[in-house]
Amino acid sequence: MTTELAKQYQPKEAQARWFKFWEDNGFFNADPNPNKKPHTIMIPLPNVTGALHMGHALNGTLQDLITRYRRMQGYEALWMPGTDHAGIATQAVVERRMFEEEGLTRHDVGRDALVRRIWRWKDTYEQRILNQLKGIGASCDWRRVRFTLDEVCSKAVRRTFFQFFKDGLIYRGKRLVNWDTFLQTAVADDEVFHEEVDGHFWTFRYPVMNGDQPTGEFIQFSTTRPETMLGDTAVCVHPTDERYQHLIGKQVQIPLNGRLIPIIADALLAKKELGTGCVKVTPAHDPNDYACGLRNGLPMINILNPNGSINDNGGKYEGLDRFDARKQVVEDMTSLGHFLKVEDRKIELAHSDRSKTAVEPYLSAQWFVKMSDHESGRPGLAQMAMNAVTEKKVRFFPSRYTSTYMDWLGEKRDWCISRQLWWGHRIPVWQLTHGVRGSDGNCIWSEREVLHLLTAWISEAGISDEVEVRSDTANEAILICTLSDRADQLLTELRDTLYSPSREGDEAYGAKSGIGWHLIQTILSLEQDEDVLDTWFSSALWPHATLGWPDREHNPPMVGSGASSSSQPMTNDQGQGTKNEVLPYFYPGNVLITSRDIITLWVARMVLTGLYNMGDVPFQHVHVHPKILDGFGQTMSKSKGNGCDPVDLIDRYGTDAIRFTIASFAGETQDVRLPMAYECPHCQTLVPQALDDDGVMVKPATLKTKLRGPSDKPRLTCPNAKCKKTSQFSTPQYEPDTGEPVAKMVSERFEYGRNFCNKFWNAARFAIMNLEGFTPGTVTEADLRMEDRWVLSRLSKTVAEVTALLDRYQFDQATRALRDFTWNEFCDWYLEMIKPRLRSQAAASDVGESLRDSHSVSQSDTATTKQIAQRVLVAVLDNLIRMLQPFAPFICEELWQRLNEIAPTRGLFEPTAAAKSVMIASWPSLSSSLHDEKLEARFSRLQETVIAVRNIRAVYNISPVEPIKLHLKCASGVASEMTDCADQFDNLAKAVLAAAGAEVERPTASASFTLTDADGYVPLEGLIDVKAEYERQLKEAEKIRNFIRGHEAKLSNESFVARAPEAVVTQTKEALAGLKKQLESVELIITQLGPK
RNA sequence: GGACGAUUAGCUCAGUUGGUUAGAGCGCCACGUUGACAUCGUGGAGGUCACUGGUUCGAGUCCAGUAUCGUCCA
Repeated sequence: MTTELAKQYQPKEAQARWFKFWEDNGFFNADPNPNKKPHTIMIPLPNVTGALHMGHALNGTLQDLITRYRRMQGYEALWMPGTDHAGIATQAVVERRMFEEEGLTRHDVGRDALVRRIWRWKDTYEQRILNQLKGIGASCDWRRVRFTLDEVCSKAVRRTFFQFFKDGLIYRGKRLVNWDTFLQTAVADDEVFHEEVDGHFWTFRYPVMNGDQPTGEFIQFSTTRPETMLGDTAVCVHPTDERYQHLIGKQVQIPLNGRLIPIIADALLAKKELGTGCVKVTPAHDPNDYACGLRNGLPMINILNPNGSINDNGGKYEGLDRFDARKQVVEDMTSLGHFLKVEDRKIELAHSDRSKTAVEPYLSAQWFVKMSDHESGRPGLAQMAMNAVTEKKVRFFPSRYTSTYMDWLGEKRDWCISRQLWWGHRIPVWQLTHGVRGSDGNCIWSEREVLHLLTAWISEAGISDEVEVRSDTANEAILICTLSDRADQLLTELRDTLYSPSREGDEAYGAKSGIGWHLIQTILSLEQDEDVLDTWFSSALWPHATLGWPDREHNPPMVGSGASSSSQPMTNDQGQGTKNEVLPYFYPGNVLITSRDIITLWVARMVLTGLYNMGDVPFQHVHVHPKILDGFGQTMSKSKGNGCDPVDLIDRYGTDAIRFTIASFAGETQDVRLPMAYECPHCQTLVPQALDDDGVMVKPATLKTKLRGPSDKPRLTCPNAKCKKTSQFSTPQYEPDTGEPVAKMVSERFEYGRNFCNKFWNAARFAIMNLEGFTPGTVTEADLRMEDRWVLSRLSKTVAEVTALLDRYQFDQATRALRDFTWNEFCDWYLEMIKPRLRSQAAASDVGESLRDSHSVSQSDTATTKQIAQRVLVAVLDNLIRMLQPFAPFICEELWQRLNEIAPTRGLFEPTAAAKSVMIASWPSLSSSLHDEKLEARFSRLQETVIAVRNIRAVYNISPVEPIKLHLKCASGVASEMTDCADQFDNLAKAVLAAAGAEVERPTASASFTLTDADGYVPLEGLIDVKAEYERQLKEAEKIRNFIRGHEAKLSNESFVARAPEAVVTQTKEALAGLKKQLESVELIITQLGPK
């Protein structure tokens, strides 16, 4: 006998116990196994920047769900865990913290020290993230955990870059970036936010020139950034603007520096109706101007230093900060007589999310990967990735996301892969740039000479396979791409052995070494590029890099938890053997589960590199799940104060509840709203969220004051009259004081999952409590009662439905099907119906008390019917636990183990020993022969009858314990079926079926109900309120008449009868006939009740 | 500016290829606690399916337009 289960499911204990059990038993591990088919899911790697949020919880839950489902289906299921170094985001967080706490910038500490600090941050957050994932029950192969900057991933990055370089897919070009002058780095578009600031709108004029002579005409223009005049290379008008036709092609002079620039016509940049219709063009400092500059072949003059001060292109303004330069320029233009007017204006300005300072558009050298097709017409990287989708090698679920992917790739825009950061994969390219310049400013080295020298040296060093040399004529440079640290090391040595300060200018040395001094100087300029690669470059390789690519000789090393103790029976150990078995077994993966905002940045790039490196797509399916918004329809984010830590939710509701609820969100829609609330730390009362005055930030609804800066720490007051205590609450505005209780952010919606788990727990608890004396044994068709056959029919349909839904990633519908079956069928009807049978042995001495005499059975038979009930109950419960396991693994394991204690061998038709863990049990699969439509229809009639009787009880306020009688007027066939389950009327509605048949008459003083094929009467002598019953029946009749009218209108419509499908017409006719019959019954009752 | 999506009960959401009376959970109302579960049970109330047109015998569902909101891309 098992120990009795608690009345309520206690998630915390189960979570701790069973996760360890699974991990200790190696159930999470996946290794190449020739006897099983592989199933691979690669985690969309979370950033080590910060902790996981709701979106991750949703994403992780779905991946785990599918992994657990496939594992049960017999796949060798790998869910690969890991994290992303997230270049700028992580570096910025560490830099900011360093500045706030120590007043140090990265330039103070230097590259190596900063990178060391970021590694420490990474170690902390990686651990926290992995623990959060484990907290939601993630069944990843934790031994295989990878990090995009670890050795394995780094090798893949270098190999890919090297190959791209060799294939001529990598080039260097200029590009306008968002420049953060504070952090002195480019920031990506998604790291920029726009904010309105107070600014000015100046209007100036440039004199039109004929050669160096002013014509006396002027062109007026307006600007919010006067200092950019220093970088103007044209002024632009609309080609059809009549005011300026005669000026197009002429020149104006910038009075500040005397430069002559052309007046050009460009329909895309100039708008006739705006202001003067003329705009100045600063291609190096404005995105629109940049595009215009490209279209019109304008020079691009960069006027800024990386720190935001004016550079030597600014002439006399050099060295001034850009804002000081702005003042000076306005002053000078005024004194030169070219200032016209100024007005105050709100200006939408881009700010860096990292430093919160205004970003400057800034032209800088960047590295790109070519996406376009080859000149021969052979598909390029983008086209290859598009073909994979058109050829259906990759499919999106829901399919509408296909167009997001195709549209973006279709532009075939080259991929800018360089970032001006220190945290990341350093670009493995060395350059020879600063050769000796002659008086004409040109390099005096000969490209041929240098190439010759390098090639000879590389071949001598034996690293020809690891180094690729190419000249970059556009940038007057020679590029050397390296594949390995060894090659980097040797290049450094080459440079350093050539150079010695004592030999500076030593022509003799040059002569002796056979190399001209100018050449030596060139070699001395050899330097590795300072930049690092875009984070997405390494994430793009994730699906094959994590499996060890490009190493085909060894399995990827396992460094995560459990790696040392686990055995790998099927594969060679890391670092030994001669074959990487992991890569070909698990690649390509099956499905990628992700959110829609990275379809372009990440999904497309994984496909592209997968095809390039592996010759195959990285996954066959891409499931795009919804995005979780707050209760106001806003994206959740730390800065708005509406994000929450899944761990807080797990603490309150339990992991299974969170998972089940989250899965119930995940359908085919784009967004789900999740209203959040603050939980009073003293009494657990929930305080809903409200929007703050700005309509963006959220705060407790009970807090009247507006949120202010970090110095202000408002407290919320608990609205619960018995509590009334105050507390600080989760907010991005301030760090809570130490020891201060904090109102955490939670959401009531998770009660859905918690309540479901509790219901399921109690159903299982009830079953286990009633399994005393359970013996496994075969059950035959003949042994089964109506309710047994019904529950098996429903169960088998539910299994088929849930299986089909999971195959299509329709998690929401799957949870609904499971909940409906568990709660509304298994609990509400089946368990209720078998209670008499389960109790029957205990009541053997007084058989007949709970069952009506006509249906009582002998004592020996009773033991058998109880056993049958137990076996069916165990079988249904067993299937249900298995089916729910992927959704709610902890409660299922707990129940599975309890069930194993009392019924270790079970199964309806072929009892077998239960698996050691439900996690590795087989996914339910039931014969479709268990489906029984007729029986289900018969059962529905029973349900309707019971509900009608209960309704009468409720209407007349009759206590549930008071027995009542039931008379059913119906055809004889129906009557006999009703009689067969008469004991259930007693059991479920405390109603004794007193009469059933065609001849039954309505007893006087009874309440009545009508069904489609039966009328029911409940005699209520002394209880019935005739007038109320009369009113009730009138209402019922009116309802039926309405339906009849609707049907009749349809059938009297000739077009309907003529054009609608026959089945629909027949159906309508039958329904009408049924309704009419029902109305007749009701009208008869009304006549009997009505005033005589 | 382009693309995708949303608008159904007080709230959060389902609603298959158009076809009987539009559903669920929470909340609300009434009743109920020795018998698995009050994180529960039984019964009930609650909807002009955003709006305007159109297609159709028939529209929550298809088409066009309008409004509001959201996301991605430029």
